[in-house]
Amino acid sequence: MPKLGMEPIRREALVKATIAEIGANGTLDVTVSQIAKRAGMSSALAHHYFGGKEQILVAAIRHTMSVYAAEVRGALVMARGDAERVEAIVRASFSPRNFRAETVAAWMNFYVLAQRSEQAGRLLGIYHTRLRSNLRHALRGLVGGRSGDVAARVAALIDGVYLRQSLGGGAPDGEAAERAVMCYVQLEIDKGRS
Amino acid sequence: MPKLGMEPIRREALVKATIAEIGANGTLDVTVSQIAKRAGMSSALAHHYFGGKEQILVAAIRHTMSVYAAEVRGALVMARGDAERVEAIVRASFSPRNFRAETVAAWMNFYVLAQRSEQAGRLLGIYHTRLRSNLRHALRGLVGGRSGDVAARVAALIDGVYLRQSLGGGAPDGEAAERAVMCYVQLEIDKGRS
DNA sequence: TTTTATTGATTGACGAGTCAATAAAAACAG
DNA sequence: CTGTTTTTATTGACTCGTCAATCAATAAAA
Repeated sequence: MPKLGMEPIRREALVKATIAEIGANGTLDVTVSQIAKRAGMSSALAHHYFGGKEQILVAAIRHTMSVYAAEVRGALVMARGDAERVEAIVRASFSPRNFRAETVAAWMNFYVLAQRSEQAGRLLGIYHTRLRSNLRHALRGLVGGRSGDVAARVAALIDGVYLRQSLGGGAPDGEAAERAVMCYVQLEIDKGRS
Repeated sequence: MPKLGMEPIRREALVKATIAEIGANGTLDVTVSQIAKRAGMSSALAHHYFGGKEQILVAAIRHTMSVYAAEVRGALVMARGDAERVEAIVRASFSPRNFRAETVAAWMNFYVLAQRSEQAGRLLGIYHTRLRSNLRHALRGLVGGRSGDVAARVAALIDGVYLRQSLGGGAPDGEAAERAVMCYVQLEIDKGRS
């Protein structure tokens, strides 16, 4: 009973199932069958639509990143002034949708995948560049010439908090994480003033 | 031609080969055969001495951590005063021996392993606790009651720098990394003074 | 009848762990 | 000291399971 136009639906289901499965198992060693089962189809169909396992994983990274990017954009349009822009970027990183045990676990695994997959590395690289560029831009008015360095450190701090969260096991506390990072940002801003 | 007392030699060779292999391949998906081959023996012997793959991996984590811990201790005994103690801890994290592409890659993979292996998780947890405790102790005299929070942030920043290094691909610059982290520490210290 | 959707069955490769066999050192017996 | 036994070191060959990828077959739209 083939209903037409299934392709986009199946693809989306597979991508979501992939993230869920990686998050649940805490590893990239998820089989195509597991993913397909979670998405409610046969593994053969997954191969049919994606061609291979790596392409499914890459699609999952792309999806995770695009969700994050959308959140950042959304928060940025609401921001008035540079300080709020920085806060918007940081907040997006720790929003309930992104800063969630499952997503954090998947994210860490993507970093590992990036070490051997050309495509995954490129994608993560784009995320890094964009995050730093966004931060640097917003920080320029607040810390002046140090904006590049500060942006790098803030970005590293955000990633570090993710890393620590992935270990902690406990339920993620996005607000606390956001506060910690913003606390550091404030320090840098104050330094410029004094 | 069995020379006696091979066990410790073989174990050490296997542990080192494991780290090298993980670093070279950028993944935990290294076969016991690969590791054994790099260590110059058969895979059967690796199983003989370690019992299983996970135990080899755990031993590799333990080794990496003990090298790091030794470095921290060494730097700490030389330190005069709290400020130097903090610097010693940070410097140890980015010393040439630890902050090296191969080791960084292995470290990232250990974090991922920790998500599914009971033992690996416990070991990484110990590293976390110790790092924070060391930092907190040294920071107490410098930032007073905020030492707990500051220690957490410094620790996260260190991990974040590692994470970013693992992606960057380029040769690690330990001095720059150390400077970046110490720069933040200085900010926190100054805050207390003003 | 061509295209799209879908799967069960199969293939082929690979890898963890086991085992039996070989060899040399050490321990022990007389 | 010799001869035998035990212990330690070591590996090639093998088993068993898993998994990515393929294929042939089925069925419903167009």
